[in-house]
Parts: sequence; structure tokens; C-alpha cells
Amino acid sequence: MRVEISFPMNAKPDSSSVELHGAASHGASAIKSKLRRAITTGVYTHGDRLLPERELAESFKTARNTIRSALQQLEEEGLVVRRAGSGTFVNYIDKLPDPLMDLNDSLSPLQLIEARFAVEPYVTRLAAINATQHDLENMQVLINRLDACGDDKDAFTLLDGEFHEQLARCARNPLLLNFFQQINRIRSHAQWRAMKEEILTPVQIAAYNAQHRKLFDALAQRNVAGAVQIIRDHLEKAKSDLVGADSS
Amino acid sequence: MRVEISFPMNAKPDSSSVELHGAASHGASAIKSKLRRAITTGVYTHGDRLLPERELAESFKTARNTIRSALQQLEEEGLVVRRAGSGTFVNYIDKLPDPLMDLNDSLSPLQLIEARFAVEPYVTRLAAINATQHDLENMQVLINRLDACGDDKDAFTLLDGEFHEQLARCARNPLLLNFFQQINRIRSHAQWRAMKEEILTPVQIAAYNAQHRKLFDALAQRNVAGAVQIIRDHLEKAKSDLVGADSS
DNA sequence: GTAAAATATACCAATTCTGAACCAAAACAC
DNA sequence: GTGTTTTGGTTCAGAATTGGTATATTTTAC
Repeated sequence: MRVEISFPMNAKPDSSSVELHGAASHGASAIKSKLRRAITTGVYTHGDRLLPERELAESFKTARNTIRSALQQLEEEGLVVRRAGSGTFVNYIDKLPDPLMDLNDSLSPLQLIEARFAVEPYVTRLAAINATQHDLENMQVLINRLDACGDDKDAFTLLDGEFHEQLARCARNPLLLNFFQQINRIRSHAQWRAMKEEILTPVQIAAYNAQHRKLFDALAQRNVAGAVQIIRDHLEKAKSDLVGADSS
Repeated sequence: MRVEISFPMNAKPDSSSVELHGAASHGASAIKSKLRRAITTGVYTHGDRLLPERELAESFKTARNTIRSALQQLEEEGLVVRRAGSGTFVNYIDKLPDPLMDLNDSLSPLQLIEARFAVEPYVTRLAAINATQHDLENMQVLINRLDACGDDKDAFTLLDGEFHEQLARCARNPLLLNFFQQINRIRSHAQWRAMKEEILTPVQIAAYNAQHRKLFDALAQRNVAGAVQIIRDHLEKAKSDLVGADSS
């Protein structure tokens, strides 16, 4: 499987992460972090081949040497294996912590949406109230990157997760953020990946992105009720898309 | 990409994020304090590279010399390491392993209530829809035991947690149940137990138990809207009790 | 007024990034 | 099989970035 991830520089953990500013925002280490995160969160799975170094370089808008430096470090960490003439392959057997491991097996897609229905509207309410100007700037960046990812499903999935996590961050509640991160980790796992392939057509991606932008506008205007309604619509759409794909 | 970190993720929503760019406090020592706080509170984590001195200077609207003076002091404190040609890196190792322990330290009582406001109403909705007869019987037993515990604060706290967990069980959603268990775990920690001592008078216990029973009745009658309203009242009461105890 | 602090500017040295070329191994097309 | 294409592996010189240092001027504090 050829997995595409679109570029960019811009990170966190890490992140993460104000401009007091971002850490590791330049260079090979930033790229290493991004790729590692993509691998450990399940955007790539064991055996997937990464893009060729030359394409990664173009995608990250950096030199091939820089990409190579990042990949070399990932190889030393044992996260990837590289073979001349063949490519760079993910070598990472995902092992979730116990409680989540169990969950991942026993949770149906609808139950996941259900949990999001429980948490996200209230989080959105808090976000609309508490988001700082800086939060909004971060979110703006993510939206632009989402728009830019076109029909690249993997890039969209990763960024969509980051977007919703950033939303949770705006709520200024570490426990709720923690809930969100759990949701994201489950979302990025195997059975969901398959689902994603079914559902995410370019048209759907565009539709989701339109909702992201509307949500951002509502947050920026401190329109609490509006923002909550939009996130409900967003989840409703995700739910109906899911049911549609499931029954087809 | 520049990772933007929202600063006050767990701190009180007071000055921290405002101070970051506040023009009010000039001087190297002020900048040093801000950076140190950013590091020790986890905005930057171990190994992260700070922005280049020149960019920090611009960001703080100050001269590079001033930034350097602040960084030098941080270096003397051992909080950062600087390498010519490379950058300034955070050197701060603190305990991080148990994510929940982490939360327990950084979560304010109000933030916990906030999280419950996010999750419990929807869970109650699902519970009202999905609860089986067997669930209701279990809940009935818990209510009886709650009634029986009189003014025993510890017993009440424990059973109250079980009651809410049973409620979550009725929702038939393992992820939401997991969220609840996390909430309960935090509730049972030291600082919360102390809080309980303040709040839980026999009168309050009786009031909570009355709400438990009303909630049970609504569930038994499949009165979804009613059950949701009762849990909201329940949380609202818990919140105002908390605020009351806090201000006294 | 004086001294300390902050600013502004220029240059140096260490490190990293870039851009390019070429090689070797694997995959592919025929 | 043969030849072509793709892909990682290697090397190198020069540009760009970044902390380190020095000096002079301006502002602030007392």
C-alpha cells in the first residue's frame, strides 16, 4: 500500500503546541517527529511503504539530505527499515496500552461516534468561550493545511485528528483533552483505517473541510450556540456516512 | 510548521498566557521567568528546541542581548542547553509516566465537574434508552445502599462513584464507560477526598440521594429528557456546592 | 548626573541545510 | 534474459542558520 502524506512543516506533541512557540519547528528533527507521530498513531501501519525520499523532500519542501537524516534516525529507532531500490518501510507493531487495546477490539464504529457525540459538543462550547487568539491562529493553520491536502486520505485523517485535538485544547480542560486523545488513537487504528478508505471520497473531504471552516468562523466570532450546532452537524454527517458505508 | 502551544492548558486561566506577550513586564528576568515557566509546565518538553534567539527577540519585542541574558541564566540553572549553530534545547526531565497521575495534579475541581458536564448528560440519555431490566435492578440495589449509608462520607463517596459508573454501564458504550472510570479514579484521589469532607454534610448526602432516586425513576420509565435534566441538576448542584465550599 | 540595564549593530564560529551529481540495488517492462 | 526506471546510498561544496562575542548608543532607574 502506498501511503501519501502531505507535507508540511509545522508541528506539538508535540504536540503538542503559542507562540511562545513551537519547538522543533525546523529541520530534520521536526520531520522525524512528524513521521514518527504518523507511524505511532497508525496513519502508517506495519509494512507500509513511505513515499520515496525524493518525493518526501518535495512534500516537506526540504532537501533530500534532510529527509535522509530524519529517516536515518527513525531507522536507528527501529521504526522503519530501508532497502535500496525498494523503499522505506514501516516497522512498527502497534501495541496500545491494555485498557485501550481492549477497547479497540470491542468498540463498534457507531459507539465511537456516540462517544464523540457525548464529548465534542460540550468541548466545543468551552472552546468557543475560552479559545485565545493564539488558539485560533493555530486552528487557522490547520484548516489551511486541511484544504491543501486535497484527496489525500491519510493526510486528511491525520490533520482532521489534529484539528479536533486543537479544538479540545481550546477548552482548557486537561481531562477532556485526554478523552479526545483517546478517541483519536482509536480512530487511527486498523479497523477505522479500512472504513476511512470506504468513506473518504474527495467530495466528502471537501464537505468535512467546509464544516471545519464554518466551525472555525463560529469560534472566532464567539458564537457558542452556532459552534455547538455545527459540531453536531459534523458528527451527524460522520455518523450517516458511516452507516451508509456500512450498509453498502 | 510552527507548533503553537496553548499555554494554560492546565494552569488556572489567569495571567500565564497573557503574560507571555504582555508588554507590561520588560527585562531579562521577566523573560527568564516566562520561559522557565513554559518549560516547567510542559509547554516545551525535554529535547525541544526553542526558537532561535533572533526570533525570540522579535517575539518578545526586545533585543537579542536581553534574550541572551535570560537564556544564559536558564542555562546556568541547567534548564536549557545551547549549542552554537544548532540551537537552544530544553533540558528538563520530570516525571511523566502515568498520564492519569499527571492529570490528577493539574486538574482543578471545577475542571473535573466540567468534564462530567460534558459526558454525563449524554451518557444518561443513552442509559435511559439502553438500560436493561438487570441494569435497573443493580441500580436499585446501589440506591438502597446509598440510602443506608447515612452520614458516612466515605461510604457515600464510594457508592456514589459506583452508582455513576453503573449509569455509564447502562449506556452500553465501553469507551464512555472508560471515560467514567477515569473520572472516578480522579475523584477518589486525595485532594478530592479532602474536598468531600468539606462539602458532604448529612443534609447534602440526603439531597444527592434524592436526586439519585429521581434519576433512577426516570430511567425506569424511559423518560429520556427527564433523566437528562435530572443529571444536569445533579451536576449543577455538585458544582455550586463546590464553589460554595471553595469560597468559604 | 551617574550607573546600570536595554538596545542596536556588526562580525565570528559551529552546525545544519541545500542542491547536485553519481553509484548500487531492486523492481519493472518487454 | 535484457534494458530501463525507480529507489536508497554516498559524497561534496557552498549557502543559510544559529549561538558566541564585541562595541557603541540609548534608555531607564536612582
